[in-house]
Amino acid sequence: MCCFEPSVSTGSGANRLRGLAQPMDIRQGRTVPIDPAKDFLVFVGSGTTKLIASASGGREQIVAFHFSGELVSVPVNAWHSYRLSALVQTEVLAFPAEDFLGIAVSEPVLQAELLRRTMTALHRCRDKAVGLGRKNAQERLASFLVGMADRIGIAEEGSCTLELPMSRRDIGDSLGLTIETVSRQFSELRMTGLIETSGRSRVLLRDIPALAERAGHV
Amino acid sequence: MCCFEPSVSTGSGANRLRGLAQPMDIRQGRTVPIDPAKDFLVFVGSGTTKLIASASGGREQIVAFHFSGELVSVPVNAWHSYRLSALVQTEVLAFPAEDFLGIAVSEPVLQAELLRRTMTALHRCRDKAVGLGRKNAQERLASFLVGMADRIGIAEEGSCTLELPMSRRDIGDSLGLTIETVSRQFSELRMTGLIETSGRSRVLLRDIPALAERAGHV
DNA sequence: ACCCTACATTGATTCAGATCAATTTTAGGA
DNA sequence: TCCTAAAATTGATCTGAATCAATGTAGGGT
Repeated sequence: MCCFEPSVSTGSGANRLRGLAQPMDIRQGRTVPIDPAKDFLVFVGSGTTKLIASASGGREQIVAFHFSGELVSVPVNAWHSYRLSALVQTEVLAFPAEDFLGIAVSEPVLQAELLRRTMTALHRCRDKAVGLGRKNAQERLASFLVGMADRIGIAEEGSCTLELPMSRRDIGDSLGLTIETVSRQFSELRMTGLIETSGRSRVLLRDIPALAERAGHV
Repeated sequence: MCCFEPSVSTGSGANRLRGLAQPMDIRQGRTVPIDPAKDFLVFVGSGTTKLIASASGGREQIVAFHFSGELVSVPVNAWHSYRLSALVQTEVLAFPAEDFLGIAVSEPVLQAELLRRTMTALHRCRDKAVGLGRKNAQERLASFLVGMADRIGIAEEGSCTLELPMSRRDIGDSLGLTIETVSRQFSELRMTGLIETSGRSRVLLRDIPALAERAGHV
């Protein structure tokens, strides 16, 4: 597994961390099994996950996607119930948050990295909140595509190729839309010439600045 | 001013922090003037602020409210443009984020506190995203009231009094709704007997568990 | 105590996206 | 290669909140 320690920690803290979590293999579509009595910090060694919040009435909102090498905070004491689910075969390390933070206090570099990542997550979440609160379907999808391009896109001259690991339903659950609306907006962007698609998952972004414009980014 | 140091820092770091920021008095309705070239961490010494994100077309989304003693991260390199505005006369300390974090690395306790607060902000932001993405107007307002009760409510036997420092427009901008819809939902909750209001800002929550239920919390 | 202006409420109508309802396409397995 | 179930697309209709339009009210200033 792609290892957590090299990127964020050195020295004895690394050994102490290793004792806190067993590496786990999560199959596609399965939920990371964590003790529902405490918060967790989950490191995604390889693969892709989605963090899902459930509200009453079976409604689900995907709060974030995570790619290999990223760290997710999975809270338990919140208004909604959260779970982490694998979009593809995924390897994770799940640390009880309390224990992890306890070790981090005595490892300033590890703690600084954790803080940096948490701030990035916060800033992403805020940008997402703006989309959910104030943008229409087209802007939300454009914003999603630009964001994904930034994280997992393969840049080419003037354009960018995406291999999306998530379904239309996942995209809808992430953008607060239905699959039908997501599909219609894909068609719309395709007709405008801003994107091309092939199969279920490949998307070619032909003009990222124009998409960002369409996304309402300032 | 209520001081930052006692709560989160001791020793020499406190002195170094003091050198980074001048205390500022922000009048009601004014924006905290910060250098738009870098991220900031703003400590709210007294008063109340809102963090506003602007998307294109003059649309605004309030991403969070902050009360006295709280710390806000104001990012500059994001998809939307953020600013921090005072709801009432407010005293703040604005630290350039880079400098603050630089000092924090050598002050594990300060850094740990900063991390704890950032995680709280992230968890709040996620719960907000669920509301914006998947809840109807009534659930959003109920959720807002329960959340405010938690932060600034004055508990009584079985009920709770709120003195809201924000206008209906602010509430709408926070919940992704218009003032008219917010007003209608206040009336609705009033008629159901779940709340009572007096004047523009006082709200009495008569049954918080019922409101939480109405809010779709699980 | 009285204005006067912002703010809030209430009602009528419109519209973007949800919902309902068929197809059509995709990609993995026989 | 064909077959099939799941996923995606497209179309018709419905609905909750936005928008447009008055009207009512609170509370600071004189």
